[in-house]
Amino acid sequence: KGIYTMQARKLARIIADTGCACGKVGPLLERIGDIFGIRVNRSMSRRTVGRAIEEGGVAAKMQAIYELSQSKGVTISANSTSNRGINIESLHMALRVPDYASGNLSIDPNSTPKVRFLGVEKTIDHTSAESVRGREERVQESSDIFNRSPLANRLKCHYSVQEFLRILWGMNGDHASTEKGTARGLQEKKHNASIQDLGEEALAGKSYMDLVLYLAAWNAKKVAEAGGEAAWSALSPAEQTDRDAKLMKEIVAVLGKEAYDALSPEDCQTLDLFIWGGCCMHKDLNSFKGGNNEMMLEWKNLGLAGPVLLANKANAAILRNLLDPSVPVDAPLTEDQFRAFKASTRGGVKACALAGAIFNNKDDKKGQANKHVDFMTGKLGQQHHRFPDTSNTRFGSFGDAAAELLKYLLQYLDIMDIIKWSKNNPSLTNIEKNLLAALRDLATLTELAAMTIYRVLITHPYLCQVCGPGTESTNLLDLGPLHQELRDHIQSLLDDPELIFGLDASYETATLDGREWSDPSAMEAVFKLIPSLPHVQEITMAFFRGALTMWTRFSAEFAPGGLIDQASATERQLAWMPSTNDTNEGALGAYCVAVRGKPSLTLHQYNAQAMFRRNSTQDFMDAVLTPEDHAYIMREARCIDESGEERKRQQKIV
DNA sequence: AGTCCACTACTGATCACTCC
DNA sequence: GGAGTGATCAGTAGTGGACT
Repeated sequence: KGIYTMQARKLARIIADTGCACGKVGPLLERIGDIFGIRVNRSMSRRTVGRAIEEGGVAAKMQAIYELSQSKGVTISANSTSNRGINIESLHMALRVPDYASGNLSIDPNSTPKVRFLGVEKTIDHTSAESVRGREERVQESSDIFNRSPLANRLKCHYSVQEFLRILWGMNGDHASTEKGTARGLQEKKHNASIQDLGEEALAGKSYMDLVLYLAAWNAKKVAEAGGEAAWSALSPAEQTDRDAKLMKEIVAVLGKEAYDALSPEDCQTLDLFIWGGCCMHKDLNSFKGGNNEMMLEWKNLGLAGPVLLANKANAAILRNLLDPSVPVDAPLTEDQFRAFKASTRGGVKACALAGAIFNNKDDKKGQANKHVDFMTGKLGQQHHRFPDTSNTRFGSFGDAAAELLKYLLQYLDIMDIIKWSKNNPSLTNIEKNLLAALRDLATLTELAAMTIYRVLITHPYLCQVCGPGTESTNLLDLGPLHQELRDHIQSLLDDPELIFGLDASYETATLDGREWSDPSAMEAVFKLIPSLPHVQEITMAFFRGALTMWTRFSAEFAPGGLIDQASATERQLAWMPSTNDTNEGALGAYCVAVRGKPSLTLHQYNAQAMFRRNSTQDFMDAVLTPEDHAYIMREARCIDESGEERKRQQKIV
């Protein structure tokens, strides 16, 4: 229809998708044509490319609803963060989808569900009520686009939030309380939707005569409420329809409630099934934090001074806070707390944070990152990696850092010297002085050893099973046994520390999975160090003890008799959810990176592009859409482009 | 990057004209 | 005279320049 063919639009989207600025796509196409000896007779403008991307977004929304309408079960996951003072929330859903490439559009019930990106959204605040509303709204909006499309027409399908709730079996995310609140909110919505379904069913199931009588009774009530026949007729027609509609809703609700109460408890449970699962990465992170807490307290229990104090004058307030053991250890780890966690003023974690700040600072101008890599590469005779990044919430990085420091302890002591003498005025900054002091402190080294042991024995094997390569199809709901095994294993180590510290300690009995140490040289370094560390056993055991407490708390959803434990195999299949919340963390990160590069990028442009890319929308378009759908998409995109969406959104937030 | 708006290609309707 | 063809025109959709 248009001047540019579907092919051209597709090409434009693909090129823009790789990161090419909209305005450069046209010239780029011309040059590519040039090289291949094709004369491209016109150059696509920036606006047109932008619209092509917008079309990708519209198609992605249609795809999301199309897939939902074909699917029997879906779970959603979300995460939020703030970017420049504005809350943003990313949303994904996991469901089984057709394999578009094969050309067969039916869904294989045994296939691994795909995680689909539903975009990032600015939210006014992150209360759970707001989240629930936002999620409904997003489904509603996409449904509208879908319902108006020729595709929906062909499929004779009209999608609604109600239908979405019907197949929504669960939610997963980090362990923040708002997330859990949101889950409860959605569960309630789902319950209400089921009641409505049942009510409508009951209404439709009544025989004609019953129906007439039944409605007549209600009708009488309606008229009575209005104040009698005369009063009713006196109402305006609009008011009458309004009341009729309300009455209808009430009837359905009552019938639904009746039908629901008549169901067997098992049926009720199936109907209301809504499973919440926590992100395994967060479980692990929390366990690490719990271990660290317990470890820090243990010095006092032993009547010892503990690791050398690494004073930071700027942090007096946080310092006070952290030395106070009454700070709740069991609270889920928020970003603020994570910062506080890193701001511990002594011990292994602090040493790792300092080393991270020196050797891998995010700010290129600060720190000694390049010197570090060069030095280590030279010393060890092979390319060395950067120091583990302890400056963000990437998980496990503290364990990595501890292992790294112990493995190359001598080299790290050396490098501090080099740093000192490489300056015009040979001296160490406060932070460098602190790290050096920490590395010479036996108590700090003891903590580093405990962290390394925990990492190699527990964290690494655990993470391999929940998010390593080959676990893409892992269903979080099937991980109950793993967590049980993990707790049992830690308990057995606590019962018998000889498994780690005994002369015949071996990975076969020490690690969670009984496999070779994931980092043999780190363990070698630890074992070499152990004889010189008098309290290493107590401290390590304290770490494991603290971690166990956290594991118990943070794997509560798997408890015997709980929803996950009780769910049937089919239900678990339906409520499939990924074992970690990485996709959301990643989506938020990707968004922050994108806006850093293009500050004026708007959300819906970003979403259009990101959804299109992540959900393989092009495959969907190729497989399912017809020319009339494409025309529809162009029109819709056109409307969005011209509607001033962004302006409205900004106004709403202000 | 978004918004507005002018320009232009396309579409469908209508009607005149031509040919069988 | 009716079917087919071409011209014309209005309305719509697509495009991109100018401005913010």
